[in-house]
Amino acid sequence: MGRPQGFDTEQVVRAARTVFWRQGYESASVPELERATGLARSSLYHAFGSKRGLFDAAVDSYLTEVVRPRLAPLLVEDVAPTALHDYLTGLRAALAVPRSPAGENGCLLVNTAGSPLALDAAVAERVSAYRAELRHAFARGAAARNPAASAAEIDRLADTCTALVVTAFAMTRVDNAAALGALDTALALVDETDGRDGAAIS
Amino acid sequence: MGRPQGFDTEQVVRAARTVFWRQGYESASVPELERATGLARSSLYHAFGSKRGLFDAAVDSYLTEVVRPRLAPLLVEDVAPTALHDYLTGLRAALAVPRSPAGENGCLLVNTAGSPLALDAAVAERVSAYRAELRHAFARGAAARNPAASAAEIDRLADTCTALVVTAFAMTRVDNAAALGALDTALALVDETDGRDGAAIS
DNA sequence: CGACTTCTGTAACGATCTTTCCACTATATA
DNA sequence: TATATAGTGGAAAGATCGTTACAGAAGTCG
Repeated sequence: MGRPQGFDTEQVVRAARTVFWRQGYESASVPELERATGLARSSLYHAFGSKRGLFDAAVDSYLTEVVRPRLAPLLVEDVAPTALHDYLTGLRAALAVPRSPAGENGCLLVNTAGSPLALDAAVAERVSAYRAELRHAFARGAAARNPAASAAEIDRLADTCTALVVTAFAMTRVDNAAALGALDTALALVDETDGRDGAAIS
Repeated sequence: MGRPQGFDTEQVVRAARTVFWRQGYESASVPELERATGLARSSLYHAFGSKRGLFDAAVDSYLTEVVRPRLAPLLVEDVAPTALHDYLTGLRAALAVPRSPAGENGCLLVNTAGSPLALDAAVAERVSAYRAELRHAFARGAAARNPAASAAEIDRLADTCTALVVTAFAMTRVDNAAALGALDTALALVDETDGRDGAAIS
């Protein structure tokens, strides 16, 4: 019954995601979203209801296609001791690529946190949950890295790692070198031999 | 000669600053700036040339009235050993106030870093310089706190402190508790007895 | 007091924004 | 093949944006 959809939803959302990533929600205009997706307004509104609906879909896509694949090794049952180190190295490499979305624009959700859209409770909740997801993953990686460390020490390392990563995301647009520096500091913290409780692995 | 200005420029800029702080540059409308400042468009454009000119003035005001007074104790010739601790405590208290500008909106410049306006080179430079200013001040505070520490250790503490503060600013709008937690972690790092090189003071 | 300079308010301009409406087309089922 | 369903495209509505032009009010100096 009826004509089937003529476009790939995931691909359209991916294209919109890129626009929101670079421009932010408020400054991403519908004509620009039309151009990026190749769809007319009518189709976009028919499929997603509103610009906001498309943005929500873009955030979903961002989490499942960008954030979580990178976080996955930190969330498996037996986390590798080097998993956190590897995460940071991979992220650093991604941010270092000159014209990549991440290097140029940081993180869609971190950027959203500082935007007026963050005054929306639903959006705030999503960003907050994202940060918690990051922190949880880092804590698991830190625990795998230093099995002998106390819970308080794991928490502290997870907090600082989260902060260094968030700062890298927040700053890469205005100072890519500073962002890379933050990740280098995170790597140094993760790799350092703990003077009291643990021992260096790699 | 001629009629003197009928309003206090600093006060007008301060009012505009609050609007930009909460709404961001792009979402702060001229009618809203009129309402907040009590001036008509004509006067605003006459005095500041453009919305962007008013924003630049607001950033100046933000740096001199909000940022630098708080940073000042870290930049005097003989920095007190507790200066960094005091800075973090004061900032924490400011972010904890429920309806304060800082607690509600974080930092004008951090928010700007993730906005489309950050693609403007001049704006990016200002935000980058702001981050460097923070980091420099924190390094001085860290050195005063742990005089025996190596330069590398000072650098690392300054980096992590900067990241924790930036993250607190970036996240307070969506998760005030997480922001306060980041500052608590920074306080713990600053106050901890260094296992190798230094000794606790406070 | 008069002339000059500057500030202020109203109005409007042109552009752009998100959203909606309606006719058209294309596909799948009966 | 006929009919129903749903995707698509063009146009326009309604609102708001930043900016500018112009006329009048207000204060200072000669």
